[in-house]
Order: sequence, then structure tokens, then C-alpha cells
Amino acid sequence: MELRINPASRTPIYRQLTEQLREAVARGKLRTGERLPSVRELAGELVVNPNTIARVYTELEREGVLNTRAGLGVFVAQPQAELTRRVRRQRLQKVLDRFMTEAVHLGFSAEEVVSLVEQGVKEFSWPSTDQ
Amino acid sequence: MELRINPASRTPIYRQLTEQLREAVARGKLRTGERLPSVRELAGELVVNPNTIARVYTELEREGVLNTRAGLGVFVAQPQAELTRRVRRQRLQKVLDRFMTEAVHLGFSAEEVVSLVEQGVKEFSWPSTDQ
Amino acid sequence: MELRINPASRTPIYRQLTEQLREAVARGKLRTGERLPSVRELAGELVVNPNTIARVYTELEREGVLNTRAGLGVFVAQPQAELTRRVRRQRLQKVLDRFMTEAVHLGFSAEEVVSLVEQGVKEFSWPSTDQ
Amino acid sequence: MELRINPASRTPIYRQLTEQLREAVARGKLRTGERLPSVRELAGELVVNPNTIARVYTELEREGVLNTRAGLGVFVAQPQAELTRRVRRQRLQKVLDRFMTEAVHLGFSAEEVVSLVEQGVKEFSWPSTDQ
DNA sequence: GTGGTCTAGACCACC
DNA sequence: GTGGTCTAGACCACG
Repeated sequence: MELRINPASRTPIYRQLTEQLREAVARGKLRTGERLPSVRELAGELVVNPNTIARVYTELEREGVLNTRAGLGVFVAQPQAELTRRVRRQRLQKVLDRFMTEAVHLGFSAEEVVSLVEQGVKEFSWPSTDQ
Repeated sequence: MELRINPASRTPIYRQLTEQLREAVARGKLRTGERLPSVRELAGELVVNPNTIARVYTELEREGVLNTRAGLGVFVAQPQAELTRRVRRQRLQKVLDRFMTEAVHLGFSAEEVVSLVEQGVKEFSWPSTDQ
Repeated sequence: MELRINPASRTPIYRQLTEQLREAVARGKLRTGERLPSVRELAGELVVNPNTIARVYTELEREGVLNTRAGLGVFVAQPQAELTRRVRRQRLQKVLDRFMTEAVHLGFSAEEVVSLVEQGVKEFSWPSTDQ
Repeated sequence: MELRINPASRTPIYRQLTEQLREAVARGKLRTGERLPSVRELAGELVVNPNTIARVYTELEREGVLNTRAGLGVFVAQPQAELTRRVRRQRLQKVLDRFMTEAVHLGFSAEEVVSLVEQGVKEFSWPSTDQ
């Protein structure tokens, strides 16, 4: 698992990291139960303040992506969907609209977009349907 | 064309507006050559600071979505795909990844996602394929 | 709205404050749309670090209790229930069990408990049923 | 009597256990005079550090829920309401307020709450009223 | 003016 | 050792 930050970016470091971690979990690069580097370790590695890493871990814990065991470390949590179908649908729609908008402005065709999605879908780890 | 701002949102007003305008163009609700309200008009209508609207128009002009003709007003620009295929592909991939990541964490299945995209694609105005 | 902190308590200051604010909203002492003191104001008043107050506001925003408008301040948000019926029920059950357990250990009778609840219910502002 | 620990939870293990034991006594699942497993036994069973169990028993003894008889083991104590009515009322009020606050934020109605309490009350073992 | 981010460094609780 | 909290103080974005 390699994380990269761009200190020059407009998006704050802690957000860059939460996004990368969220994506890594969604891609199955980080698996349920897996342990993440400790706050101090990661802070040292990325040369940022430990508080910044702590914030990343805290936010992802509140989202239900990670969980913390005091004295042991931070781990990838069990996936869970606590939100109403309606809310989940709304949230996804937003990101979908942004994706479509970008695609149009970049000059892609409808066919290309569908095909890209069909390809992309394979690289993520979807919930098992029998759950 | 109706624009709505949500003062409760975390995303700043100027970004809410640029996003909506970009999306409106992508959906074909605003067509090439169409004239937008003046800075003052729109600022009055939405009850926001004219500086905010000016910033919106400036950013969209920089992006190539709008263009300003001095003394005449602000217009929807000609679509132009001047970027290399590679860069366009990279940019789209980013938004696609965000979409997929969100979908996984919200507990959607791969099939649902593909189906949503197939539906969504119909609501946007894609460039003519013979271009 | 008066907030009090006990720096000697085991529960961290930011939690003391989030609990008090959450309760004030639930009791209707803080109404939807009402503005809270600014981060610096409240920090000065309570003699704590502004970061601590910022944390309180941030957490309550993520919970959907407050919302922030950059440059304007922090406000009580519209109530909203985004969670699954099942999850909401589970969470409430936990607090209910804790309440019952405490009541038994303190030597209250079943009748007293029910009566206390019937009284207490009147002091909170419940969602309008026609919603 | 089965105890379960959730290592993923934010609340420390020793608190999870004290809560469960307190609740078990309140529900009548553990009766006055009943003997609990020894520190070593329980630690082995739950695969936790014996220090953690010792802490649990110590805290519950301090609360008056358990008592230790040297060389014999740990037992469920006689219920005792030695606190003044006023103090007991205050303590209960705190938990009741937390319960109500949670209920409001989770979107329950006043009727639902009262009904839940009326149901829940049946599952606990209240002191005989002629006491 | 408002809130948001980040750093540096201290102290505490848990295991 | 682990993470959690708090302070002090700096700098930036928003309106």
C-alpha cells in the first residue's frame, strides 16, 4: 500500500489521504481486518504531522471504513451499509452526474463511457450478492 | 435555466454554480452560443455577491466552457477537445474512480452501477460521433 | 444557551460540548437555522483552545446536527434521518438498555421508570408526525 | 452467562465487560449470591489479559454490584440502595436525557419511545415493590 | 470577519 | 508500544 501526498495541491492533505485509502479499500487492495501503519509510522513516512494522520484515521472510522483498537492499531473495518436506500441513491447520483459532465466536456461519446464503466467495474471489489 | 444555491452546503457558492453550469452545458440545457444573464442580473437573482458570479464566469471561461464578448455578454462556448487523448483519458479516469469508490462503499452491486450508467447516459448530450 | 465544561472530568471537553449541544437541539432550546457563537467567541468564553471548539462543530456537522457557512458562521441544521430503520432501532436500543440497567441498580421500580419517561418525553421536541 | 467482547468497538474492553455484567445483573440473568468465574478462568475464556478482568471485577466491587470473598471467589452482591433519593434521581435523569436525545436525533416519535420503554421494562428484574 | 488546515509538542488511557 | 486529547500559534479560503 503506497500513499502519496501532494503538498502543493489545493485539496488538503488529510483529504488526499482519506480518498486514497477509501479507494484502496474499494479496490480490495486493503482487505477487511488488515492492519494499517501506525499513526506515527505513517506520519514519519509521509513527513507530515501525526495529528494529520490521526485525523485521517478518525474520519474514516466515523465513516465505518476503518476501526481502531487502542493499543493495537488501526484496521480495515467490515463493510456495512447503514444508510437508507434513498440516501445512498442520492449520493451516488451526485458522483455519477459529475462523471457524466466531465465525460461530455472531455469529448467522449456515450459508447465510450459505457465501455469504460464496464471495464472499470472489474477492478473493484463489490459486495458479495449473497449477503 | 434555473440555478440553485444551497447555503448550507460545505462547497463554496462559486463552486456550486460552476458545477451546475458545467453540468447544464453537458446536459444540453444550455446550448452553444446561448447567452447567459449578466453578472449583475444573476447576482441580483440569486442574492449573492456580484464578485462571486464574476468568479464563476471567469473560471468557466478559463475552462473553455463560456466566453465573454466585451459589451455583449457571456455565451456558451463552442465545445473544443484540444487536449490529447491521453490527458482526457486520465482526467476522466479520476472521476470514474471516485464514482466507483463511492458506489462500492454505498453497497451497490456491479450490475446496478452499470445499469445506472446506461440510464444516465441518455440524459446527457454527447458530441456527434462523426466528429 | 449556556454551555459548561468540567476540565477535571474524564470525558474530554469536546465530548462534553457535543453532548450538551446535541441535547439542546433535541430539547428545542436551539432551533433550526439558529446561529451558534463563532469558534473564536465560544473558545474565548469557555477558555479553551479554538481548535477544540472547531472540532465540536465539525463533528456535529458530520452528524447532520449543525452546518457551517464559510464566512458566516455555524447554524443548527434541518433535522434529517438518513439511517436505515434497522440501524436506528439498534442504536436506540443500546441507550435504552443502559437506561434500564441504571434504573434497576438505582432501585427504581418499573412503574417509576415508565412514569419518568412519560414526563420526560414532554420536554423534548419530537419530529412533526405529518412529515 | 455468556460475555462477548467486540475488539472493533471504540469502548475499551474493560468497559464493555463491566457494562455487560451490570446489565446481566439488572436483567436477573445473574442472581444475588451467584458465583462468577475466577479472574484466570474468565481471562482464558475470553482471551484477554487477566489484568483487564481484574479491573472489571474491582470496578464492579467498588460500585457495589459484586463482592469478593478472599479465597472463595467473586459473587453478585446484595442489591443496596444506600444513596439518597435525590442523588439516585439525578443519576437516572442523566441517562434518561441521553436516551431521549438519541431518540429525537434518530427521528423516533414520542409515542414510539414510550411504547419501547413499556416493552423494555418487562425484560428487567425490578426490586420487589414492598421494599 | 468567518471557518479550515497544519505544525509542534505535551500529556493521558489502553493493552 | 498504540491511539486520543489539548494547546499554541501560523497561514489560507470564503464572502
